[in-house]
Amino acid sequence: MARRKVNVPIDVSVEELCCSSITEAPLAEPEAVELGRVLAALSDPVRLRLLSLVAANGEVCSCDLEAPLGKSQPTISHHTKVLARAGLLVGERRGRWMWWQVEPDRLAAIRKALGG
Amino acid sequence: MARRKVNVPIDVSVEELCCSSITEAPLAEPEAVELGRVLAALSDPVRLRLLSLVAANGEVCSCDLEAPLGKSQPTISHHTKVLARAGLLVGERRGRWMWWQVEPDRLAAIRKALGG
DNA sequence: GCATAGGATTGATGATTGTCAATGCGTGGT
DNA sequence: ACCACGCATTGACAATCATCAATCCTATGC
Repeated sequence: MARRKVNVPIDVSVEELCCSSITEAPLAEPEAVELGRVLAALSDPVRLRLLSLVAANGEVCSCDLEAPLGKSQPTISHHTKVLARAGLLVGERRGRWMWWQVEPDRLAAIRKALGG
Repeated sequence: MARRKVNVPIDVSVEELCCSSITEAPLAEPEAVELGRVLAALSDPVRLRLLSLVAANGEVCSCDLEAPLGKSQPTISHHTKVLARAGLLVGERRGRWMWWQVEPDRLAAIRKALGG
């Protein structure tokens, strides 16, 4: 059975997110842009529900997301791509199916950037 | 000296944000919409820098935001309104000036909703 | 090789958004 | 009463985005 890791280019570097906190010091422009991109990925209701579905199940196939989210296949593909580019999801292709997992470190980095 | 509390209608109820975590159980549609709205308010670089400016200084006048953010007065007014409607900023009018403070509880609620 | 199935990509469309010029609205000082 | 100042609102415009139909790509099974 073919099992291939899919490397999605991540838009936001982890380093930018991990060390600064909004509440401590005034945010510089580049960091604000990068944090804004990740938060934009999280600001859509469909993507939030998608992410929580994957988190709750540990691992979910793309084909099992259309029904609970009530969206078409291209739309699901679009949203998983956005979340992956934001570093929030990691995808792995197994045969014909695409399996998704959450990247817990990324969520933790966001919480930290938000003053956690 | 006139000192008037300005009540900005908040779009997102605190109750919706405080108790559920994305990583625990699948997010329901209404909660996803409300959390999405708050995160959308945070997803703009100018608003992130504005919020961190207010947080760092404790209290900031609208007139002192245009220069460091490099935006026009109507744009600053627009962004403070968005942040206030999301419950992240609280404004107080003193004479001709508008003073802003952060609502730390709201940021904490977001972090909790994000799995904190 | 050929057919099939799942996912990605493209193109198009309607909706939302960030920005600023112009204007309106209160407040404070003269 | 008047003017000046700070902020809010309106209108307009360009850019971005969510969505889906149609199509392409790739892996599996026969």
